[in-house]
Amino acid sequence: MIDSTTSASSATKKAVTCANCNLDNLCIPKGLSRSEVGELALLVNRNNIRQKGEAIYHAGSPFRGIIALRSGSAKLLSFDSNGNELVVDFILPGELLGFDGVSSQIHNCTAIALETVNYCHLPAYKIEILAVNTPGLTQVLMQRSCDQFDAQVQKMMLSRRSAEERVACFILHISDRLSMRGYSELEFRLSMSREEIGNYLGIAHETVSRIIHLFQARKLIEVKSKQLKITDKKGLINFYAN
Amino acid sequence: MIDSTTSASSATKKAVTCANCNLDNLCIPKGLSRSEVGELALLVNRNNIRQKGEAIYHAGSPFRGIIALRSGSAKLLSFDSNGNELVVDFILPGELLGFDGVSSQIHNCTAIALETVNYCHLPAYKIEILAVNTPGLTQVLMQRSCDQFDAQVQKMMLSRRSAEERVACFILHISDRLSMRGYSELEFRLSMSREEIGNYLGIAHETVSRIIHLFQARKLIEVKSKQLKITDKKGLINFYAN
DNA sequence: CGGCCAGTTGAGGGCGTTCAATTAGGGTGG
DNA sequence: CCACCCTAATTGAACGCCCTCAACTGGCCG
Repeated sequence: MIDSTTSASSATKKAVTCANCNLDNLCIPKGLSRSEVGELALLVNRNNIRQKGEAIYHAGSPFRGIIALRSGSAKLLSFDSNGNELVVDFILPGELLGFDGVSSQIHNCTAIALETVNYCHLPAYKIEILAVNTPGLTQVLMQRSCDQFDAQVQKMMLSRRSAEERVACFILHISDRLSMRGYSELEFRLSMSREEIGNYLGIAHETVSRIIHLFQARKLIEVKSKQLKITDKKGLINFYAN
Repeated sequence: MIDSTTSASSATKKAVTCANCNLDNLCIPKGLSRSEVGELALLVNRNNIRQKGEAIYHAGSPFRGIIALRSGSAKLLSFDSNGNELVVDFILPGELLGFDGVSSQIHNCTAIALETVNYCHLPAYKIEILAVNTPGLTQVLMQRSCDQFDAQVQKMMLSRRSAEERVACFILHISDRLSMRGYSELEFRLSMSREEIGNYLGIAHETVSRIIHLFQARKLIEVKSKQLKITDKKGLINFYAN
């Protein structure tokens, strides 16, 4: 019904579709009825792959639709008038991207894979088709786009805090987002470089290094290259919440 | 057809409705067909008034719908865990607000009038009704909410720049937004305090004062209390674009 | 006229940047 | 499998921007 297999059962193993995707509580389908999800599944392009460093879309290219990361992570970049990169956001598995192209129908950000990614793609023209038959979708998309707004407010909060507080908050934020989709909340891999973290947080990459070192000295975390382990979550929280 | 007057003409003077509102190129109706605007007009609550300092909505209150400022300006506030105010945005006449409540259906920001404001209100439950009959509305709202995303990216850019660049950019940005809706782009009133500007830009209010003074000394602007006149726009632009 | 708050102006100190040097890590070819 | 290279990450030292604290001025309103 939906995939290369002939079975129409939603329990089919090999055919990954919206109905049996393990991201269904995080992705667009959350909040949709079963029949609406079915309709959505018909229109989604699945199994798009990009290798590390490759672009998912470029700033200046036409908006083609909303994208859901199934695995791997990515960074969202903008560029200032001098061509300097600004890391706008990191996108983790199960999260959506593409909203930077909705308003003007031209992307003003570039999305780059930080590691091999597999993503689903809901084409723009199909969104309109869907909107007619599935009123729920409109609201879900609206919610997701406004999620971004909430996230940006949080980000503004950070810009008012010290470098140490920013890094603590960054680590905890990544932890929360990963645990929400079933990964370990205390031990994970930071797929982005110190440079990219610093760019994102608005501090120099040397400062990121120094602070990570400091956190280790205080027994809050353990770091080995990109692998990170939170050993004192409360300590980290107290660090920026006081 | 739409208001208390009997005339159906869009040239009617006293009855302000979406069809003859001077904001129609900026507000929600932009991009909608004539009949869609008519339908919208039926559902909008007009002529809501708030005095300076009064709240349009509070953080924590349920989302009631999207609001369009017809006149006056407002500030959008968030609060950190210590209760400190963070100025998230300023809203000028013709601009929309309320998106901070869409995602969770609870506002996470507070909107306060900076001077007497008159606004229109599109109730949330009517948005759903409209979405069925006027597919264009969905897209327009989606666009507007994603506009906010674009704006936040611009804001992040600013946080990477010096205090002087931030103030220059702030002045030019307000100028642009005002000129877009027919006000003078070179001479206008800053309805917000130095404190609020500083809070918004992430710098101390003393720094705002100093920089405004500096810009005057360099003949870029003329300031008298809250009244501001741009005397060398190119100079201001060069100031942050180089 | 007095009080109050917004705005201005000055001085000093701190946090994070910048510049520079060194070490570690990851990928490639011999 | 190791030598090599190149980039990422770390660490150190000094400067500078902006914050903080403090005093003063100006405008508005009772």
